[in-house]
Amino acid sequence: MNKRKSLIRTDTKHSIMDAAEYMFARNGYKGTSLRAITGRAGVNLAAVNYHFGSKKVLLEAVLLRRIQPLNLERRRRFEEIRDNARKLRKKPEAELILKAFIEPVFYFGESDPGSKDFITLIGRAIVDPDDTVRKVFHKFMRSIFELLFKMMSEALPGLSRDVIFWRLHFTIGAMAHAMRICSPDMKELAHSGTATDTSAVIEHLIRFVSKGMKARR
Amino acid sequence: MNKRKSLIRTDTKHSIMDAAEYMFARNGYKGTSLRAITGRAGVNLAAVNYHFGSKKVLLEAVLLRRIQPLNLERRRRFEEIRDNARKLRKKPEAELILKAFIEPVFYFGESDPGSKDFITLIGRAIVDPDDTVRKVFHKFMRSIFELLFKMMSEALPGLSRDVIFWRLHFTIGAMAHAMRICSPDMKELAHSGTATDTSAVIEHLIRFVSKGMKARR
DNA sequence: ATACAATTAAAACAGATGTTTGAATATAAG
DNA sequence: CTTATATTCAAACATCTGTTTTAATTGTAT
Repeated sequence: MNKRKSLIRTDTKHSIMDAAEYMFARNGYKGTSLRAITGRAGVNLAAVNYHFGSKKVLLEAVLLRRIQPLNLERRRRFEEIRDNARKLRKKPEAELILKAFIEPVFYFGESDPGSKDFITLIGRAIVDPDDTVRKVFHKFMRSIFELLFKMMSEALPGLSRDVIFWRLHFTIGAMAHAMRICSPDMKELAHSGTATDTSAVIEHLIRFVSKGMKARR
Repeated sequence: MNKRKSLIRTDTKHSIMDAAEYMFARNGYKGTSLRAITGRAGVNLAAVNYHFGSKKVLLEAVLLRRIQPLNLERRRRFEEIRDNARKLRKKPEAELILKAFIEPVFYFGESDPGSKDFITLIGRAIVDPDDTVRKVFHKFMRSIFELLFKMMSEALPGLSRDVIFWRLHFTIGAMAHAMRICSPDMKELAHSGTATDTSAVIEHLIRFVSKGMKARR
């Protein structure tokens, strides 16, 4: 049967991607060897180059698998906000836009257990010192950032382009940092007794950035 | 003479540290080889292990050289704020505390030309996927963060420990991200025509985080 | 069953990595 | 100058890296 064949094929591919996501998130791109990935996945070393072609393409696949549905959800929520605003003949609300941008990242990480690593991975990809990682990531993120920028300009027409640009980047920085702290092996950072419950963090974060975003001047 | 000897010794040591700082900032810890460092420094490969013992110790030295005076300056400003507040029998102001924490990083980078790299380096060390980097960095930062936490708790007694903790981390995340964008080879990120002037960024940043910090609840 | 393609497996590849070694050189003191 | 110490240097070390190769195995149709 055709089903059987393709199932087996995608099984190894998926194992590799899962293992890679896990390892990349914890040790970074440079810090993860193909042997560590294939070892964890329980497949042969050569399988990576057979199925993906190279380590770099594997990384792209790992990132894209999560970022694509993530940004789709963000777009959906952006349009929802725009539609509602038009109906009410109002400007879209900054806080809603930020929620639409931030919440999906964390909730995607909660739904699929495997994608807990992906929160860390994304949080790090944003700033990875390795050119490969950063360029791949920015390639996937540029368009959604520009949409975010546009929406926010509509929501806060009193602010200059520069101010919006920088505040959005502060937002992303704060978000990425929160994502990393929320990662499994970073709880070390938290003070003893500090709540690291995800949904609470999201609320704190959104409150924080929307206040900063809406500051006068 | 003793002077001559120690001058020569520290000369190679300094060259190595400068080169290492430059390379670590651009390519990360894992992404930088000792050969790249010694090549740039114009010294022999073995010099690193002779003078520092290992790549890891070199990293610690590079970080410590900048972080020590940086945190000294932060402490000085913290105490200044405390003294002034006591004189006026008022609580210390959150915005001043944030300025005391944030400004020195950027200004240190502007004074010494070589330490422009260090802004990037610090910005990345905060989140480097490599355990070595992150643990070394946190070791040096823990005490100053706790002081920051204490000061902020005095400034904003209405907020819970959790809220202050998280908001300070959002602040650090935003700051680190800003530091990375300000780095030489990351301007790619900025929209065309966006001002990347350092002092302007600092002002935007402080405005942003102090608004977020002081949000009710 | 046979032939064909897709996948897996083990081994080897060339190159880069941090570190060590032992000889050569420079510097200081006696 | 001579000796002792500190530093530099080139070379080699063992190990790890991503990738390629070649053979064996598997699955799927004819």
